[in-house]
Amino acid sequence: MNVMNASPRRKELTRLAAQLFVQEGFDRTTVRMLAQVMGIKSGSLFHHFKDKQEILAAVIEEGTHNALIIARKALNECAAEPEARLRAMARAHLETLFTDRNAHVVALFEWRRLDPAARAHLSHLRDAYESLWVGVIDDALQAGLIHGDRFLVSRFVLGALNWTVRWYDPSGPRSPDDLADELVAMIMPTPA
Amino acid sequence: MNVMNASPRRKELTRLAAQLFVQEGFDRTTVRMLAQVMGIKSGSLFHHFKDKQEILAAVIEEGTHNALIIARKALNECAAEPEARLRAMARAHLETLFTDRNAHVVALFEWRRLDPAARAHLSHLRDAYESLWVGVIDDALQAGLIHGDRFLVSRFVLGALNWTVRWYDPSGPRSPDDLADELVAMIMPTPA
DNA sequence: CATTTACACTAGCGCTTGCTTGGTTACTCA
DNA sequence: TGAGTAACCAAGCAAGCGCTAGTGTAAATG
Repeated sequence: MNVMNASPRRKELTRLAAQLFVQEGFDRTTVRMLAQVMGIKSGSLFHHFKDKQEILAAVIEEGTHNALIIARKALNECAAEPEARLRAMARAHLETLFTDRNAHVVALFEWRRLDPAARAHLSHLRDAYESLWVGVIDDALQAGLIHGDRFLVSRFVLGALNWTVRWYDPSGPRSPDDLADELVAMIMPTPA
Repeated sequence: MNVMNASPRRKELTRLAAQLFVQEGFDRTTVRMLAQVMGIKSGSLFHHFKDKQEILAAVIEEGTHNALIIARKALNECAAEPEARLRAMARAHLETLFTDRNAHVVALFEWRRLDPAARAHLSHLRDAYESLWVGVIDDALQAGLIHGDRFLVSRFVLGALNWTVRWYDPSGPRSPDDLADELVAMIMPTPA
């Protein structure tokens, strides 16, 4: 939480901004639209955020920060076996992806709109998260649970999971946990 | 090829537009920037395209059209076994993804910028392509080659493949075909 | 030779954009 | 009670936006 002034008011405004960024895309979202959903006038927006860029950075920081917390908690609470850890990580990923959906969609698809300074700062957060994944994948490979190149496997798995935001509806009959389990089953040689 | 006047000149302009759309994003790409990389003035652009929207539609149509051709050819030429067909489809997907990379990145990440009319037209093309995938996945499931829900498996596989545009560098040591084989191996229970 | 067609140009209209300015209101706390 | 501060507003600027209008020109066509 470097760039971030995490007052409750600002957090709420950030949440509203995330929703609008998802709906319209960052570039098409005007400061006037943002102000309107926030219930203020466009000029007042710049009391809370230095500029439009800073709103984007706040949205992404919030989402990634939460993802890290959830993933660490999941890994701490689950069993030590590689399979349990892999399953826990996949479940945690989908959990954060769909509880902070707006923030994560923005992080995934509007990342390139960040200016270099914000990108450098947020890269660290993202790298910390991805290194959790790499550790879990490495353990699963070493235990013979899955096979393949460690780099490729983690990219494929993360790709499959991240892509779910494009098609999956969590209010449907299938829970995020089901989804995670199905993916783990798919990449594990005939478990049961 | 409904909306499209496929003169060579227009094709070349479409290719240049795709590159710029990837570099800057559709919304941040101005007609003046487009005109500049095309070597003309912004007014002249509207002799070739009705408006900016039509350029986006042309880019996506071109890419999806090529994807269909490549995939159909690959399926016609490969062996009849489900495993060969699965591998061929994955390879074809990555082949088109990285030979028409710009067009596909635009199709994947700027789809929502299409107006409803263009979206309806292009949806048919995309559905035709995806139905090829569904057929191949169904065969692989029926042959016991892979396991899981047909809908989920195809979504996961397509997600993993599409996400490669975010990290994979085809000029590196690993060929797209290698990549496709690794993914197929990952989802198949210990083949060799 | 006259006409059409394809392609490019200049100039600029009407509008929206992110952001600034200068000032007001409401609340907190010594 | 009065100083300080957080939150807001109305008004508007300078720049940039997509797109249009009207014109020039060289090659193809009758």
